Amino acid sequence: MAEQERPDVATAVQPTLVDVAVAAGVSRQTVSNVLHAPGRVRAETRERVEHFIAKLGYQPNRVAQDLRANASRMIGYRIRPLAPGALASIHDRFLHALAEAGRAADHHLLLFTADDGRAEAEAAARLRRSGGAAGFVLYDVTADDARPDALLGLGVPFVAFGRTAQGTDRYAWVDVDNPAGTAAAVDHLVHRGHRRIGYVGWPAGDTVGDRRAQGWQAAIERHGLTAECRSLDVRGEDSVTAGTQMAYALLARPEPPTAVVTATDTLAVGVLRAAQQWGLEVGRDIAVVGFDDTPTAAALDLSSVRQPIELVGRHVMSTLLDATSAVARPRPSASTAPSTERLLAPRLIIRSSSASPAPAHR
Amino acid sequence: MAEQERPDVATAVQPTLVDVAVAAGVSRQTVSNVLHAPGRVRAETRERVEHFIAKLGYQPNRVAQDLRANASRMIGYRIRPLAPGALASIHDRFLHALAEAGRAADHHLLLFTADDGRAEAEAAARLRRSGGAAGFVLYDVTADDARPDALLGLGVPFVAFGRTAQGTDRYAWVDVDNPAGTAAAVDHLVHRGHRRIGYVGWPAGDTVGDRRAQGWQAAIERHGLTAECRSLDVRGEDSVTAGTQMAYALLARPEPPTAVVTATDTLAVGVLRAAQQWGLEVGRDIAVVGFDDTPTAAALDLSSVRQPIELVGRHVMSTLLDATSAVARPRPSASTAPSTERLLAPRLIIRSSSASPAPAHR
DNA sequence: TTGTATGCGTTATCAA
DNA sequence: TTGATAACGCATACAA
Repeated sequence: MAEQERPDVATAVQPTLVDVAVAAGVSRQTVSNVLHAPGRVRAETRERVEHFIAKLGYQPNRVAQDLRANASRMIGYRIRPLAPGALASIHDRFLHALAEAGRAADHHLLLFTADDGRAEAEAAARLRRSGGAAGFVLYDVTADDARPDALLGLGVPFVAFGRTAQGTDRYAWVDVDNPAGTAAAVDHLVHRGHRRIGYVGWPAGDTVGDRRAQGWQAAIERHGLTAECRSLDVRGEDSVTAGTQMAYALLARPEPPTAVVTATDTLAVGVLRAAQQWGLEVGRDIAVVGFDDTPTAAALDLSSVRQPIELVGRHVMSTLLDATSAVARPRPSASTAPSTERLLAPRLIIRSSSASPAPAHR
Repeated sequence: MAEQERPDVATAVQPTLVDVAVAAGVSRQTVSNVLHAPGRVRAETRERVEHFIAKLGYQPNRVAQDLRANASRMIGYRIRPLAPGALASIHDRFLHALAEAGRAADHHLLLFTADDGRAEAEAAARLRRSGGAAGFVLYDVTADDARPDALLGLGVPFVAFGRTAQGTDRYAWVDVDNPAGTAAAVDHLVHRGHRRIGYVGWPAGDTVGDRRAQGWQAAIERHGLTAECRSLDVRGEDSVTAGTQMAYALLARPEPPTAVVTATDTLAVGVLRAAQQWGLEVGRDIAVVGFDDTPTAAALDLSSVRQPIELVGRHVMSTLLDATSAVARPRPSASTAPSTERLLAPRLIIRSSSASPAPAHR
């Protein structure tokens, strides 16, 4: 008998449980048992069935399984067009991390588009009601984000990456400890001998931006550098151009910073450009630390605070799977505790833009 | 009666056809008919049914529909971790374009991960056999890519973005006219008065890289600049560092180029860095044109050749939907012709890095 | 240890 | 114009 005889793929209709059953000369139930309760089946029978499962290349039909279980194994995710002006985001990494995290639990990401947060919530509710997705992941949840409340109101399961300013006890979220990131940047720079450490960030009002600014400020105070750095805090929009302009403003001060911490790599690139045009060599005359560790940072040898996105993805996914499977089949209450680790620490990646000791006091 | 009475979302079990039928006092078949063959239902009945559909917020269950139709409305897509070294790719844009394109046909993207092309093909076959996805999109198909043949052999429907060196008549693909892109860059530079136009690209062997090089070369010859530019063609890996080194090599020539066309934005960034460190002002002393129009290009005011990714996404998706739905239910042969437009023209985005006239002959 | 019966929500067929 | 029946592929409860 020909080993590993492959069915005619051209006209291949997927074999079903029944096909396997007929081939093995058993009832379809026995085949099902072989798959789900192998202990109940006599070894001999099991082997015969398994043989034909392999031979026919049988794969259980997910659609039928999901219908039967009344539970989709899809996690909905809204993919947005790239924000103009911003450099590469870390969005790619997050998406890959999520997909990878879902893999173990045999869940897949389902991508959908929506014009805004409101439409996103509505689309999610529709998708959920139609059984297309079991739950949703919200990316980049900001201070005044309306999506959590909207989904809460619609009874749609979700987990957020990021969090709103209010009501964070009402839904599940995972976030990165942003203050810790900028604080680590300051610590590093202080350790290198810097004392005038500027901050280039977003205007107040944005949660993430505010938290990053807080981290800088707290670390500055902790190191007793408040006086030196008080006036070195500038804010503007998140673009290279704005970063350049803000850096110019700082460099024009009578006592300019010898190091700059920025809220994003995009702003950091702006600072780099300003420094170059100002005649400063980055890494020697001035130190720069960005945030996000985008590919751009690596390419430009820019030190940057890296978010543990892969970890975030895993936490988000496991939290979500806990939530959705709890609905489907309530679990014993004292089960694997959902990870309470919801605030994840970033890590500073040191590159040449900040590796050298501080320049002599000018 | 309370208008728009919303069901208790907390314990909301999705209403089914039967729920609507009971509420409206008809059989479930009539409800189905209202949705799929409204003409067959008496107006009065139809309105009553529609009323309850709205009232109960009924949404047809996609899983059940798909099982019944034996056809998933999912398109599989392998998401990879970001290639190290490369700057932001245009991958985000492509993914969004695909998702958006699928929207109209009520199809969604299903993301999965795989360690390499081989694993990708296997995962796709599994997904297909299990009814999880109807077809697949292959991203970045290169010269010696094994995926098309693998999927062909497995009988898995797919459409490629990019194409192999051989056998492109055996599968459906959509590609960008890469030579046209670099040629447009050369045309633009010649028009600005440049005569020594260098090329910084990938080593031979990569389809995309070769095609971009071809476009540069052909345009150079067409403009009668072969003698001036013959030696200004350098190749290396796709990284900022390599770009910088190659640019140095060019600038060190006795007759250095006044303009440089690169195969990618990543390389262009390297060229920009080299130019700056060489003391040249980009846009004045030297012109640079990148490829891909990544966010980085926009941020750095770098001219770049933009691929019509959104269009690619639409073509890929419509081709794929044609193919898969043809399997599900063979269509009248003389239907909407599948778009034969498979080679799409890129567009040069001119920014300050190449906007100025060529510097006086040095 | 194995098999029979039932239902998940939908739609196509056909009969009333 | 409407409704009863069957079937998509699977898994569970239960019977043999």
